[in-house]
Amino acid sequence: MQDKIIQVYYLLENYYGETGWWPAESILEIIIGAVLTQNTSWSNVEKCIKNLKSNNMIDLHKLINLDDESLKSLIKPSGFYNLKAKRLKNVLIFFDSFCGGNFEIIRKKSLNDIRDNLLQINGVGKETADSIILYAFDFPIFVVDAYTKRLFKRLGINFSEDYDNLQEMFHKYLESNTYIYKEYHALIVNVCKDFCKKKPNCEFCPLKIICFYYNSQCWSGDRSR
DNA sequence: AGCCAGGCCTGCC
DNA sequence: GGCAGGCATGGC
Repeated sequence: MQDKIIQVYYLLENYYGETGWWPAESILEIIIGAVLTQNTSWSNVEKCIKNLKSNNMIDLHKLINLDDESLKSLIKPSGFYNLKAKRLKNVLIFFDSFCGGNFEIIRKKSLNDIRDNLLQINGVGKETADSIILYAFDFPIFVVDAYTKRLFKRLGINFSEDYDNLQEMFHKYLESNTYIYKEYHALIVNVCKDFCKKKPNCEFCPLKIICFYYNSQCWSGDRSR
């Protein structure tokens, strides 16, 4: 089990190289992106980020004070905009009260303190919380998502699809290292996206290489199990 | 045309 | 405590 987790990482790393994730220019942008990308393709989120930037709205207090209708129109391309406007404000208001908008203060707190607080926000689940903690604040916590579950299920090496169990598996078998956690999650997203694009008969699909190595069924790009 | 995307909450059971 | 159903846009 441990060998496989590590070998998959090195296979992907060798194929893709360094990803440099998360794609963003600031901590606040990462936080915004983490909320907007919930069940949404990143290309749609990019349009929103662009909207926000062109309106000079990547700013904690400006966003908090922005009226709901304006916020909704700016984040419309990401879908679920009524929900997400509310969720985004919940998150931003939390950070304003938690650190007064000074994100450096967050880095001095404990991972568990931040996580417990984030998970209490309506609109923040485990993946969103962990994405923010890992990518915005550089704490070592592994982010599990739909791709992670699907890939490792296909590779036949996850013992449970439960978020906590899967996360524990990575924590147990990888060294606790922010860089590796960031890159591994990004690599998983990359390989899953690539495979879906190139399905089903790309001979050089890296996922097929992985499937070959692990003698697992190759997945047909759907969400079947 | 229809399925899917880097979830999460609510309301039933 | 598990699980549909709802949320909504844009790309292929």
